[in-house]
Amino acid sequence: MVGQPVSRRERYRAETREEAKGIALRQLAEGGTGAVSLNAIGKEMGITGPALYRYFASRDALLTEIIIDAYSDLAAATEVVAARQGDDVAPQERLRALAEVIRAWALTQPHRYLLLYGTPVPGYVAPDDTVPLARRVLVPFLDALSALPVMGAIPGSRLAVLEAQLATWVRATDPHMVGPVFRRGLVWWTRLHGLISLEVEGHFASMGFDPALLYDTEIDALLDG
Amino acid sequence: MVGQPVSRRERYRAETREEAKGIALRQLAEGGTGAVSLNAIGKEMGITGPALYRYFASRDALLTEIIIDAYSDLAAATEVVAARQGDDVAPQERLRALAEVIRAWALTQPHRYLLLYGTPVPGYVAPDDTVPLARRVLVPFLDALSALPVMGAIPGSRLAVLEAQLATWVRATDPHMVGPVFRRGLVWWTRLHGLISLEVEGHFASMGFDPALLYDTEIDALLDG
DNA sequence: GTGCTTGTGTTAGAATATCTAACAAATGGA
DNA sequence: TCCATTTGTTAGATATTCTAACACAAGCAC
Repeated sequence: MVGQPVSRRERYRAETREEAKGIALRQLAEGGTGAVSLNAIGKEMGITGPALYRYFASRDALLTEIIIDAYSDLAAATEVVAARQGDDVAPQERLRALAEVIRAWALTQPHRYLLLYGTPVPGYVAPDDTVPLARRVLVPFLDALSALPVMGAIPGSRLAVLEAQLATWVRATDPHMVGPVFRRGLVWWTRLHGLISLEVEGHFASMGFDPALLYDTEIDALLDG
Repeated sequence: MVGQPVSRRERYRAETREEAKGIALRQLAEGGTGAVSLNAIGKEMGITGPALYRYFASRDALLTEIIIDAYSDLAAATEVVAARQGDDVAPQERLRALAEVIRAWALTQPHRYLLLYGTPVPGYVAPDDTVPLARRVLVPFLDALSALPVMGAIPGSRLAVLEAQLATWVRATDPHMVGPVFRRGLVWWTRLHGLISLEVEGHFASMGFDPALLYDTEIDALLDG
């Protein structure tokens, strides 16, 4: 975590960058990505607009940085939970805790969740760069899933084919990982994302049910399957 | 479908509106919502920017209209499938066909899908207005699910509570609908959306598996559960 | 046909945005 | 002390949305 010996200048620079990102985050929360404006940030910080271009190459660069920060923040949240729940805790409980922490994270900062998993705005982080970032969030899930008993797919079935596809790719990136586990990780990801995404976007609004309850029933289903 | 006797003027007006919306759709596909510009549309149509304000109250109004069109287009797609698959077709097959048509629709026009189910951009359609629109897409699913044997939830279980919550709300909007069916509709919605959303946003890129296969296995799981 | 109302387009302009270029000033090390 | 680097400034090109004021044309009543 400790970097190079930072000069006074570098410290000030880092501070200004952080302050700018903080304001940008607030703008994002208030009006979406479209509301993030280098000019307005500068004005709020007491400097002119173009001055900020010394700190961020462009508006897109700023947004890209915010996205990467969000990824690493979410990943850190899952890792904290994973660390707290040691190996003695049943994998089912670990998975449930992980799922809950992701939803909680998303609900407290919806705009940030949508920055990661909502509509990708052209010009920001290249899709290829997001895969490793997204993977980091998934890793604690995969660890817990590894501790679960694996039931083999029927040879020749759709599941088996899919797991074979995943196995070949997965072996290249992580030798310990196996197809079936990764497949289940994918399923967890897509199902939880579907729930969180629709809730955060307000699609459940005024439908008179408790999204947390739906979420929990789906976790149940994931653990049963 | 036939409206009032349209005057020559109204016809021209409708045509220009359609032309503008068509260009907006193309801009959307090319660069996301941010790339939709009344000025640019006007230029392309051979008129000045402000002239378009005779046809659309604002940029937001144009986008709102595009969103509503997309909803009704997607709903129409599901309704066509539902109509084609008569009551003699097994509900399982109808559900599968419905699921496939939604994914196909989303893949051929990702930007439009994300307009409906991606990050909501502030200023556009109010969340309350989207609920009935989204519901219309769901209705064919609910119809098919109704034809499926209902297995009761264990009294007092999470599922039972959730279904009770849904029943009260659902009774008000559609007397024929019951809690368990609607609950299953919700599950279908969230799971399919999670899959489609991540695929369309490119999160599966370079992961070396066939998204269609994953999609089909999840349909299998939905039909089994 | 004459003339009025309505609709449709124009230009001009205010406000805001990104981003570049040229210049000024402050900071920090040799 | 001097010089290079960093950080800030203003000015400007170009784009956006949207309003206001004005010109023209199309449609309808008489």
